[in-house]
Amino acid sequence: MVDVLALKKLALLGAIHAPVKLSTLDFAKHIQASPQTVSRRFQSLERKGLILRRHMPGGQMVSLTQKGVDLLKKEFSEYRQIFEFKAKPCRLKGRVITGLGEGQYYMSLDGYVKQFVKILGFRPFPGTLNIKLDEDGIIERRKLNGGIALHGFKSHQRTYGGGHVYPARLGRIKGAVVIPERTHYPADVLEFIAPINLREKLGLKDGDVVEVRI
Amino acid sequence: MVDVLALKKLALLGAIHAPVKLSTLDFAKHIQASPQTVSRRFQSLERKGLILRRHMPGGQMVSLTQKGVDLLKKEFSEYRQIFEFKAKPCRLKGRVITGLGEGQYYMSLDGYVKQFVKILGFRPFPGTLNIKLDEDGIIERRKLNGGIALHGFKSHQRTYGGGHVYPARLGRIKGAVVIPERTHYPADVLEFIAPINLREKLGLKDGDVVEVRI
DNA sequence: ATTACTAAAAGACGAGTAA
DNA sequence: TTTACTCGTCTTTTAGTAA
Repeated sequence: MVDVLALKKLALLGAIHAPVKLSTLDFAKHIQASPQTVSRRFQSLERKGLILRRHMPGGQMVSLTQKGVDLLKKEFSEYRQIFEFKAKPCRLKGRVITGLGEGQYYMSLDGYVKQFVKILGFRPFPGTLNIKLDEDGIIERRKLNGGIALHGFKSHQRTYGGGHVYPARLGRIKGAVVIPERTHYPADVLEFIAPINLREKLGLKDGDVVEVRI
Repeated sequence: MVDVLALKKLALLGAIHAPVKLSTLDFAKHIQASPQTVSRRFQSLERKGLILRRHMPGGQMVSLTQKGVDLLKKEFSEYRQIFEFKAKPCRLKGRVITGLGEGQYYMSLDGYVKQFVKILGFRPFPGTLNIKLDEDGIIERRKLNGGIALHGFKSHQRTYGGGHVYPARLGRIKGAVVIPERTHYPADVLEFIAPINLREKLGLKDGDVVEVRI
């Protein structure tokens, strides 16, 4: 939990570019802790594959692994999202359609559900609301960026693809748009997820016009 | 310690722009903790003046204070330092001179020393090595940026100014350049600090040519 | 529903110490 | 000098519960 703060400090000391020579006491002063804590923290970071260490007389050479760099990049991108995100409330309009029922299947997979809970803070209803976008919506959809990564995974000899999640609202319902990264996915359909059954709760049926705000 | 991570999450949820309605359970899912922990963390953030809260039926409105935003900005700038820092090893040459002895005085003030320890990871020797820069050095000095902020403070009815610190090396000695932000400070003198007495350790005397690498 | 208290469990910390 | 172990203490967490 607090490892990321130590990792950031290591990066600031240059361990992101090249191995840096540090003793536990050196680094202890930087993070204002005891050498014992540093020893433990180095072990923890190493166990998690975030740093590499090589012991030397008088200290150790410490460098970040790719995984460590990636973790910091993720943090960095979150801060960019906070400070560089221009308030451009994107609105996508379209009509409710019936999908192939895939959504229901995917939304029941634990590999996805866990990520949704982490990203969105709610457990999505097992099913997606499919929205056929109007012309403007198709254009807007393509412009979407800054979404939160949804990672693919393997299970039972099958591979499940990743994508991006955009917290959004449909009316006053908080939910999210899911954009799979499958290359040949139709660009005119939007999949919206929410903690509840939207069709039931909002009394939606095919052909109804809805607006999603991202 | 871990409050900053919760604060970041709150900012991502929009609390940096406007109050966001959250229950402890909602936020617990976001940070993967229990509602009890959220309750405590909200209290902690509030006590530290990082957030404002207003209780509502079904949750509470949470927003960041200016202090909270500032803390995140500081984090953000550290990440920028990691990822956007161009490797441009700056070299400044000059001759050792004797200062007015101010350095020794300032370097003995606890208000500065604590910051140096935190920033640099060592307790500086109480005294600065003053270096009169050559022409190129003066130009290079002006270009310096991305230093780590050294905050001013008040003590005994006096105000002590802030500045910037640039980790640097003199030969193989790790130390730092300190640039006070006093407006009329001579632009041709560099103050170098280190954990040791440089004059003694390196046998330096006035007029000796040295090179500082930032 | 909430929030937040208490109490018990879990985890992190630094002092002491061995290698 | 190092690193990293054990161990006692302090801190943080969650479960249970009251308001």
